[in-house]
Amino acid sequence: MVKVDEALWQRRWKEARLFSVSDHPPQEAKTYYVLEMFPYPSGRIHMGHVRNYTLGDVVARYKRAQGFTVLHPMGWDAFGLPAENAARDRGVHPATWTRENIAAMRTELQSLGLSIDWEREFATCDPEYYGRQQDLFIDMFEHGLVDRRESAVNWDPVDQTVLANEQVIDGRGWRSGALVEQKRLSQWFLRISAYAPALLAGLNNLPRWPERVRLMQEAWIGRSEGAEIQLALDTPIQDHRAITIYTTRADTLYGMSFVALAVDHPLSAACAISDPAVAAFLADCRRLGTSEAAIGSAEKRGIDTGLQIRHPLIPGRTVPVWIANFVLMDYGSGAIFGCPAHDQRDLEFARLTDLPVLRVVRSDTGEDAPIGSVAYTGPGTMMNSGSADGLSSDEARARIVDLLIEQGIARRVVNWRLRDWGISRQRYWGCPIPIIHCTSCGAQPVPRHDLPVLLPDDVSFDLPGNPLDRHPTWGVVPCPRCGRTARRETDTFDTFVDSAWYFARFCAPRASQPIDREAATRWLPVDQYVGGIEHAILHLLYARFFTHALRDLGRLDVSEPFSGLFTQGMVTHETYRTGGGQWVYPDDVDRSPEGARLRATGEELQIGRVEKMSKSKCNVIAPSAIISRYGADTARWFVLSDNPPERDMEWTENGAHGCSRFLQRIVRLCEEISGRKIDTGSTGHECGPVQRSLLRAQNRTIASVTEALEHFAFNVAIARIHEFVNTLADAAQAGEPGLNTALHAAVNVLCRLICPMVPHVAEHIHSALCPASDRLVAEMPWPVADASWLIVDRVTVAIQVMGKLRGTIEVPVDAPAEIVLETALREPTVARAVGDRSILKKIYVPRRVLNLVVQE
RNA sequence: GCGGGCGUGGUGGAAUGGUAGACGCGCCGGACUCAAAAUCCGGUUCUGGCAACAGAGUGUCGGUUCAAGUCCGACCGCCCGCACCA
Repeated sequence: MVKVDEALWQRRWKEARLFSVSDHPPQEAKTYYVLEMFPYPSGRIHMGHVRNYTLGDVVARYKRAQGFTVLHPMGWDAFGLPAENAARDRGVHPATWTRENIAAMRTELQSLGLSIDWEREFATCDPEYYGRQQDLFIDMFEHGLVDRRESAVNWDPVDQTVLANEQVIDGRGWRSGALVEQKRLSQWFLRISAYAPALLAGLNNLPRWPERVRLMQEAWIGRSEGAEIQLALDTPIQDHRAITIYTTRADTLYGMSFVALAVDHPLSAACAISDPAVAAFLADCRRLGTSEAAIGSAEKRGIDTGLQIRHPLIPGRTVPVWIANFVLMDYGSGAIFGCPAHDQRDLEFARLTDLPVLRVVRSDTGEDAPIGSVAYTGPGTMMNSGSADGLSSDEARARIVDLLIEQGIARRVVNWRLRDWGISRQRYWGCPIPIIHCTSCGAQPVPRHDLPVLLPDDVSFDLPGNPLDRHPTWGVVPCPRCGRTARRETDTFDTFVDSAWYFARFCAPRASQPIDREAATRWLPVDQYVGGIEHAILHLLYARFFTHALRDLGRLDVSEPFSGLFTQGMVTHETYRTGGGQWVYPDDVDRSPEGARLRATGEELQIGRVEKMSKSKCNVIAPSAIISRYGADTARWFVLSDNPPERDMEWTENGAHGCSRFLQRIVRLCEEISGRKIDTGSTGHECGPVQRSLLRAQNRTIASVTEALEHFAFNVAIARIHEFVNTLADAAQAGEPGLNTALHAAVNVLCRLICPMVPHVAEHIHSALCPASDRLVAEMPWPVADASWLIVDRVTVAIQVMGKLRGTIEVPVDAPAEIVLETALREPTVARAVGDRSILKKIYVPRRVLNLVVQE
């Protein structure tokens, strides 16, 4: 086995500072910014990292070979809960734990041979970073983008912290998996909702994003056009004279059979004062809370308040007001009107409570029967709707809203589903929120000359909750305005804030300002961002928001952070269990086509589903083990070659082994060729057939690999390289004058083509080919195909009879149709298929196919 | 329920509407070896046939076309996202 000295080449690249770029590249340089989502420093890299960073590295190396000045940085998303858990469980300080993990992971990442500018590295827990984040926050504070308010929050009882809506998945905390509870707390918010229109519109400027990510964000932002209508109460209660409802279906107003209030609606509370049954109902709903409601399909429940509103279009008609558990307080106005015939939810509620169901829209197919158990939600023609009868539902919607506007009881509004971003976390290991609370002056931002607000080191984790709260002195500071004793904010930022602007900091990581505007303008937006689909909403939306906001604050000149986005699939592996149900690591398994056995005991194992690699199922393969056994290039080659990168890939021992074998084969073949003498002085002879076909293959490969890399089709690029190596190996068997020169040239091209994928192997074979050269493949230009070798003189044409393949013939490329037909008919299988039937039609697609249509 | 995506050999997958299964993995056979590993050569969609060849074949059914894995319609299955958003 040939050993490629990967560390040697990594050293050479580093010494040559090949991957270092300036914050301010010269004007004439073509720049390209490649970024992969930076990792959380858990201590070890996993296969997902290998895939992620290899994909990005291929792009970075490819673009560099094409003459771009490539920015390809790396850093650490270093704040977060696991560090505190380690502190609590093992008594290590979060900072120590994090620094040690970073050091270990950096070593592992560097062993992959990534073309990263390590001089730009930073961690979000560096005061140089988070202090500048505080600076940006104060900018936002001063521009009204920060808000403090008491709100019902999602409380994670395990992590003892507040979660954003986005961080609650199926009613559970995204990290702990614990059922989320409702709590009321004073929280800091970033007003992302103010940017809802811009964030929605901006999606149209992101053609190089996956369609589905844009759709997910669009749905999350959730624009809705409708109307707010004031419905007058028949009898005012306390100060309430009317109920404001929000609707997108004003056309169905004639079918209204109830109004429903959210449990938390102020009017609900007003009713509860005089009505014990309502009070009990409200208490009941609150007790269930969202936690339980979110788990499954909570039953629809409601209670009649006894209140009535006057129908705005039908004089004398009143409609009952209910309180219902399915009405959301924080969307629209917290109250709705119900038209059961044309809304499924309203229908279910009406059936439950025996409220009337009146059809007011006839479907376009003329259906006007009474509604059963399925509401009709489509468009149609109005019926049972007074003066609106006969109008289309679209016309009626506009007409009715106009009418109500004239009456002064309605206005058109646009509603958004996107809520403000709650960023307060009751944790220690995060960026302190730079605010001072003064009993007389209120919440004051920390003066900029006092930044950064550093985390204190002397904290303890032996009690639950936030250690910053318990610190004896850290929180005590003078009020920046009046000088009296005040208290620091002890909450820290959600760590998604840290990752919302790191890509901008990378442009000039040592700048005194948070963002060097000139450098950022030069490099941003990121040309190619690579990461997991799991960040489709959270991280990517926050980063977009920050970029829009920072532009408005004069910190940036771009609106969108990432012009190209690629979302890679997961790395999966088979799972194994013992008869007792214990998960077993693949390392401890002997796997054969017959089945799997525990290596230590020979016990037969159950082979489970192929699942995402995870420690809990033990189906993980440590990249370090693969690298030390086969080398980084084998790992890189495998994650690229297995399948298209956007899909989930399955890691298999066989696959990795096969990749290693192929790389070995390349090395052996190229070393053998390199050892041959170049035939000097015999240049006069004609280029033989072997050389010609080699040259054709070589140039075709350059063209097809280039094309594949442009489209992220790395598996196809690798298939083309396989084909080329097969051709090269065949050619090396032949004997022909001048062949060795051609073989050498082919190896030279090969090492440049594989360099983005397997850079160490590329350098190794190049150094064997040109031992005297001190040039590195990593700094060599991308090969360009010689167009003259892409031209073929003869082509294989498929011959079809009645669309069925009957044979293939070889003809000159420019052969006229008649010649092709003649040649085709001389082919026995074609002649037999045609028989004595006459040819009605001939379709000749030059260079590809001839289809003969014959009489039946 | 709504939105999006995907169904191709034993397997991962390839294929601007123009020779389906490139390339790899696995498997089978052979060479080398005392043997194993490594390496090399050959075969490998299914059915029939010694073969030449013929028939079938890209989830199912239908359509457009000289020609459909690819385009259109309906259905089945799987995956992902969202979901009382009024």
